[in-house]
Amino acid sequence: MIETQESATTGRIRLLIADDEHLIRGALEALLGLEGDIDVVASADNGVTAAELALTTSPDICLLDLEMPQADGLEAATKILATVNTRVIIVTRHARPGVLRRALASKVSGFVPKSTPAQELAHVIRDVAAGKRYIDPEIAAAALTAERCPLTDRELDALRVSRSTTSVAQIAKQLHLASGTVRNYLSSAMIKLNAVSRHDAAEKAWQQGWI
Amino acid sequence: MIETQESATTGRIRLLIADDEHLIRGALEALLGLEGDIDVVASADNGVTAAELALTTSPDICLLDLEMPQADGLEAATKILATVNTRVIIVTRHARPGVLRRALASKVSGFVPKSTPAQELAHVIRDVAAGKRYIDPEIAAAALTAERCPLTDRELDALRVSRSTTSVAQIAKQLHLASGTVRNYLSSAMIKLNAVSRHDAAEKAWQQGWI
DNA sequence: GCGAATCCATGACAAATGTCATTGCCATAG
DNA sequence: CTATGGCAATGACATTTGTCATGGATTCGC
Repeated sequence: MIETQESATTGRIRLLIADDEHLIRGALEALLGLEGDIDVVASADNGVTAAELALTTSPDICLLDLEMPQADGLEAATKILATVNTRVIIVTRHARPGVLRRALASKVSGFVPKSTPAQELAHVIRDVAAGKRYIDPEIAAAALTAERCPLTDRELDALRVSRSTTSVAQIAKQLHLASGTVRNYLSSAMIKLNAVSRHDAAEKAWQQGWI
Repeated sequence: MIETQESATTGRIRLLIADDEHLIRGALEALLGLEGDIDVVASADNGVTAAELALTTSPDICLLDLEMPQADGLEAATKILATVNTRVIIVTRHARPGVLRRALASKVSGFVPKSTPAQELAHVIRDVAAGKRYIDPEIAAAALTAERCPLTDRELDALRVSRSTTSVAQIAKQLHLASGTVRNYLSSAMIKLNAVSRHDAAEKAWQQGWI
């Protein structure tokens, strides 16, 4: 059996924490620092510095908030896992099913919502450090029941652009399409998601993590 | 000089914490519990139970998250301050200027964003317990520079309803107005807020705390 | 009491948005 | 091979939305 990372050295778990809210980050540091077997070795308030710190400190576990400026938790996780031998746990406020899928695709080891009792988080950290994976049951269930994306590629394109653009004409220009075409894609997307407007459709698709 | 509430009894600060995210609440409890002079005597995950617990435990300070289900931090604060002799600190993720105004109107003693360093929060709690007030400088500045609401009563009505309604026709029905009239209000609101759509206008007004 | 200003309310008009029927293309199952 | 179904793409059409000019009510200063 392969030795777990931390037992090979000190038996203690070296932890990196990334969260953009100082209050929460500080509180987590203090709380987890209390646990006898966990050392908080680095802390960052955005995805980019999290990746940098992971490189210099080589923690056993990286605890990443999903919602962060510069680079979100998923981007940071991808970068970190490509460069450092560590494991990643994603913490999030709004758990969208599609995000869980993408997280698992990028080899994240844990996925917990912020509604997790604080105490349980330490358990999760230990489990993951021991080589296990942990996915919050609620989110897992939601991701499994959620039907797969019914939207076509172009519909997704149109929705994606519509999130940052006001008028159909501009979307059409960006996609190099006739405005009627774009309206059609958005319309069919709205029907499939039974949304009431294109903004609503984009919102719903985003909630599902499809765009 | 009037004695502060806590020095009259034990010299220790009795604290109530309310936040809907267990992870954060737990972490805060642990962190603040470490401070020698603070006792966490109650904790709630929504505004309603926060108000109930405040009544039964009579804490010196109530630390309330603004974003909570059932009743938000402001509603809870109003209720608590009407029934219990205590002081309230509001903690929030998104600090909208208008909310600060309403908070101060309802006699809240402290107002801090979640970006506050964890350590500083303990200071704030002590200051407030000692009878002072504390308003985060950033938010205060934003609230002071922000111009007063340029919208008329009916415009605000229309915007408020438009947040939960899809079509102008329905808004008009709820307000007992002709649909043209409603469109007019929304239109002028959009101009004043230079918004690009009625949803955008409603969003901006909400950001400012005007609705 | 009389403008001036502001708000409330409305309908006519123009522009945007969403719906629909249609066409061509491509894959693939029979 | 061909035909059936899904997707990309388009323009015509109806509906919805936002803009504008207008009129009446109310409040304020003078």
